[in-house]
Amino acid sequence: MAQHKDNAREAILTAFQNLLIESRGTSASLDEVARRAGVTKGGLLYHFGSRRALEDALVDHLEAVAAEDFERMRTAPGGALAYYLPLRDYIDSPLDRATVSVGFLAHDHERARTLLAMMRSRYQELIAADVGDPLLARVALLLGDGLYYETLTTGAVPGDEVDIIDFVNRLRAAPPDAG
Amino acid sequence: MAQHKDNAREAILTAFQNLLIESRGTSASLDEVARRAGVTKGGLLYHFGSRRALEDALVDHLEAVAAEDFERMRTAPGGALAYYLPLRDYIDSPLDRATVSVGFLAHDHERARTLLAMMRSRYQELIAADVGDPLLARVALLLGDGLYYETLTTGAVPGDEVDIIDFVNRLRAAPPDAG
DNA sequence: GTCTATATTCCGATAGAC
DNA sequence: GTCTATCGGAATATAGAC
Repeated sequence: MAQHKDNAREAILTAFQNLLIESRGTSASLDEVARRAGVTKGGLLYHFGSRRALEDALVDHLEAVAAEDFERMRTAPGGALAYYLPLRDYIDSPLDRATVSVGFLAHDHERARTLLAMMRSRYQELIAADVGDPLLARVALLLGDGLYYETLTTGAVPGDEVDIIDFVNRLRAAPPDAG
Repeated sequence: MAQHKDNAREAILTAFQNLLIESRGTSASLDEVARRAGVTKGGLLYHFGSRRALEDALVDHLEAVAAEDFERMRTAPGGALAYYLPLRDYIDSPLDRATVSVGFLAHDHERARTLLAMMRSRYQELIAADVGDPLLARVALLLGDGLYYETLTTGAVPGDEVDIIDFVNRLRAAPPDAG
């Protein structure tokens, strides 16, 4: 019975997130967000005193969701790499939606930028601790970045993600000569 | 003496590109672009009848610059992969600036999106034709994307780019088993 | 060709009724 | 708590002077 409160807040925040994703950062005006959440702009601005406050709340949300994900990744049975790379499980997850939507705020929201950067370095740390070989960890992270970048720019989930994961796993078993 | 004409057009287009990059897609209003180019909004709208026309011209510019780059890459003495990977030569090049600026238009400009997608697949084809193994070509493309995504988000050129290139070259010499 | 002035639309925010 | 009404600012675009 703890979350019966602030239903309007959550509806507004969800509508904001969805609109940011669907419109690729445009058309997420307070009017549109309010309409989507089933309130008016006045009602929205009662819960979030300004657009900035609404954006801050979404960044807070991402921060919390990411912290949970770090903990799951750190304690994943198959290891951090096997947890990190499967993009298919990630795409459209609550963490993904929070990350992408905050990404659209980043250009004029410094805390959003620093949070996204912090998340990247945290993932790299966790993968490096799992894989051992720092270069392979770096390659795995960059491949994940590449897949993610591709998804961001094309708007479509790549179809060969499994092949990439398999490729990294083979490298892990038999790394190329260092000479 | 062929390009003494349309100096104002070029100044406007350059100002538009620079403003898009500097402001990460925001603050590139017609007023600002005109001010930066040393004309007024009226003057700008004489050369480009609408904002859309201005955006179209920038997309056209990228299309031309990219076509030149494809040809250079296709005929590069060291091969397509060696031409593609050195990020240091690419960062801040005319092609880079055109690509990044058009990227900021992409969210509400379909031709910009399709052009960027076409460029990606064209690079992948050229690398694949050079490398032979399609999966390795894909990995090389994704690593390049990853490095680029990193510079976009952190604002700094990665320090281990040479290690990544070396890693890919070793993979090329001795690919991991396909089993 | 380039300018000024203005019309129009949209967004964020405030004031105040209920 | 949620609504309506409205202000102020910014952006695209048009009209017309020079």
